[in-house]
Amino acid sequence: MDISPLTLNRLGVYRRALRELERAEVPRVSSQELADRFHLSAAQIRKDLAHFGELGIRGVGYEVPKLTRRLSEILGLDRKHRMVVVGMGNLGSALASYLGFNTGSFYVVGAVDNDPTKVGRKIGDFTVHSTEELAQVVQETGAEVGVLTVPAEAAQENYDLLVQAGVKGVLNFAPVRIEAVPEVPLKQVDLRSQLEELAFFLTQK
Amino acid sequence: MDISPLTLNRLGVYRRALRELERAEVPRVSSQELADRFHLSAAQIRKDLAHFGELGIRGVGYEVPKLTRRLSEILGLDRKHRMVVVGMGNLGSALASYLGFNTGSFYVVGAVDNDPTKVGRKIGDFTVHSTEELAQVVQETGAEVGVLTVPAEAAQENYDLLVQAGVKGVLNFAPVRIEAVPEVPLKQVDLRSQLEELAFFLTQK
DNA sequence: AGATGTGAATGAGTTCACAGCT
DNA sequence: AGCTGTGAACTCATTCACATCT
Repeated sequence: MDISPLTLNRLGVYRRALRELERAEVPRVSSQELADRFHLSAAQIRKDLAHFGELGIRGVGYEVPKLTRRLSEILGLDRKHRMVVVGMGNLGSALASYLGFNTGSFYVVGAVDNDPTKVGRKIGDFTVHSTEELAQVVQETGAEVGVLTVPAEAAQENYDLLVQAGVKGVLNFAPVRIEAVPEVPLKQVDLRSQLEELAFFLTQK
Repeated sequence: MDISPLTLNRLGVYRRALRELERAEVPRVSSQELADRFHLSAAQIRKDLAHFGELGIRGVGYEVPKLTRRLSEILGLDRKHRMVVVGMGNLGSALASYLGFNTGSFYVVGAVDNDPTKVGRKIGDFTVHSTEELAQVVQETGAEVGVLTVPAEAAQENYDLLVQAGVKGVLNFAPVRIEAVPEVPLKQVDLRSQLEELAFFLTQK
């Protein structure tokens, strides 16, 4: 299935909006209502959804619970995803607990660090292992996603290790561009570039 | 100055690339060389830079240190930016230390939380204050940027408080869309949507 | 009657290709 | 001679508007 990153991102937005309506027990919604309530575009909602077949009912709209489930399926959020955190510095540790509390589809099942003083430490309900044991940790826990919270200069090398260890996707917090292989997609959480863009506006006025 | 978010984002990329060249003491670079070395587009580099006047020398290229400085100026990264962190939970505390270590243009000068058990705690070289004192903290520290690391449901209300307190921009880590006023631009660091997009690819194969 | 799904029109962003400068 | 700066061509994305279906 070929689907633009922009559309993909919006599907997540729609899903969140729909979940909110679902909690409010709204049974049906038209693209127009959805657009009005969440500052979206009705035409775009319809076009985005049309990629996945006829999801709505003409003359009526979309059934909220049904569409929510379908979007979760499409996005792969209808099942749990196990993550392993690489790099247990400040950010890594925080993230490990933060993501641990998360009730969403993602949860942390393991962590590694190459600093021997950190190995063996217990965070939540898993123990920090040595980076050498990464492949083993991935295998034993069945982790699909690697979370990179190592310093910038170690990011590429640890991405490569995660690929070798067999994860299927990587979320990178290190502020560097990583050379990714197509089989293991990489997503960037870019604190730094967001701050830089803010800085631009700070100086504007 | 009107400049698209996409261009703005790329300016940051160019700046990073140029800083790398600067460290390597490369005196001049052509858009083509820059593009080849950092997987960019030469035409796009030229077009992006052309927004800000004639920054290069025809027949020669761009002077690395000069262009780096100019980009820093444009992005507002030639001066320090003080930040105040709102919400000292797991993520907030981690971020406060993490950003504290950061040698970039941004540094944390204060923090608030509405949990009385957290108030008074010392993190790095500042103390956690009560959210009621936010305006005072912003004023005393001269913070320009608010960092929101509160739970989703409290994000909007704390954004509003930051606006009242007088910050000029907000970086939000809470996984919700905030209604922002144009005078106080908002940037999102969206862990969740990045994970969701990863999830899509995990299911693809 | 009313909202979806969709080709057609418009708009935004990127790439091409070359005139113009050093 | 060579690389920038830039209009023109093109590609990708969004919006419009309406035929189609319930």
